[in-house]
Amino acid sequence: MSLPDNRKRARSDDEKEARRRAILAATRAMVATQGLDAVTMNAIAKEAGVSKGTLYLYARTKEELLLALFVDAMEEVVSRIEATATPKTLADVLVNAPADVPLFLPLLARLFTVIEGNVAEEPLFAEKRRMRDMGLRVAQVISEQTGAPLDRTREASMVLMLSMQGAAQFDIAAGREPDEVPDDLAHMFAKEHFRTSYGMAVRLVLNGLK
Amino acid sequence: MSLPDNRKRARSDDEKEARRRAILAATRAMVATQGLDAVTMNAIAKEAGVSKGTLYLYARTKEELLLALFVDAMEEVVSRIEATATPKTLADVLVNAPADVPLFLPLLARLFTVIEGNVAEEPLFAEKRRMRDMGLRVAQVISEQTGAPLDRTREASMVLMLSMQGAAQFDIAAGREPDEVPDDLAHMFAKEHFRTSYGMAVRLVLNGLK
DNA sequence: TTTTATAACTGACTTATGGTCATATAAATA
DNA sequence: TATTTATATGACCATAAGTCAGTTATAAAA
Repeated sequence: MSLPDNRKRARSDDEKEARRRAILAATRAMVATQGLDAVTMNAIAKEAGVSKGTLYLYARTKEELLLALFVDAMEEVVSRIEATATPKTLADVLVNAPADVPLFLPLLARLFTVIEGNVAEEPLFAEKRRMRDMGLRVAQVISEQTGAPLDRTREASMVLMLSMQGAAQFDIAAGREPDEVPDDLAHMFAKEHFRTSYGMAVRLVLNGLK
Repeated sequence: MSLPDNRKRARSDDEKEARRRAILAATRAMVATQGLDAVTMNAIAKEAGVSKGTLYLYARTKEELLLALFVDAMEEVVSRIEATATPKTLADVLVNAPADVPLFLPLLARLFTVIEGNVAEEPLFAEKRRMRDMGLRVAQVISEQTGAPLDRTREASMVLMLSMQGAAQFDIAAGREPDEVPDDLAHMFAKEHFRTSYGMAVRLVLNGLK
């Protein structure tokens, strides 16, 4: 994952890529343990075993690291959907994959408002293309498993992304867990909000394809 | 809106409420002109004609001000829906009200990830109750205009809130307007994203009530 | 092998901003 | 008018993102 012990600097492209991966791995670990909002560049640098300045050789902003992390997580989500979907399990797979891949939901929830707003155009556009392509792959899976034509499942895939965004937001609220939620508000902070609400959207959309 | 000229301090409850409203008005003006992310407490204090310390006598955090602003905007959205919905216009009204009320969408997009995370429990719970009640009022309107029973329109209202959240996120991306969006990505940064995508959700949900 | 050139790396520093608190004072009350 | 109270102030603090002049590992040249 990181550089060989006898080397302190990444000179070749391979070594640079290795260092980049090490930095992303450190970021991922920090986000997983501390939560997205608590992660600082100083902490990431320490965890990755490099100086803060080095981080900025591999990413222009903190959010560029988070965006890379999100795209990786989304890749994992889409791969799982492709690998496990069958006509019978499609709905479940569409709900479970995003809910189960670590960090996917919290990163998705902050994608537009926090992350993308602080990423330079060049990496932003590159990652947006990857996202668009992954959306298409999901449309492809839905088409294959339901028999619906691709132009209709592309629309379905878009609506699903919309609902997923909303459901990810509600999931954040659920994760807050304030010390003393009044009974009459308990349902607004309930756990598993994502599966419940996104599950409704998935069934609605898949039904519409019939 | 603010205190009488011959008074420099708010002592009575009425005067305190007037000062609070003045601070909120200043905040609203700053957000409207500069955008949510550019607004600072120093700037709000200057605009409101008070010192920064005074802001913290009326709100515990910056986000508490933003939350109050959001609830006000939501109140305006719901009032418009109640005032103008008819069986024929219901779908349009549901889409236009949130799109037309200033600041509603950008505040909604940041509600869970940015705003609520930095608001003390006491004001958070109070505002959550107001939100819940407004959701019920929307369910009531939908029930009256479609004839569907209230328990079904309550569910519909929840799904709509979910989609609205997602659509508000996409609208943020649309507002970015980077200097040079490549042609193949133009649709991901297109304007009016909210009306388009949320409109689809509204029609889907209202159809499901028939 | 030694010298030179290159660019990866460092971390103290700068800047920006949310939030605090000792002090001053407006205004109600005695 | 004198006293009390609590509103208002703004210099100050803490934190964290991002910068850059200087250092040095490593490759290439001599």
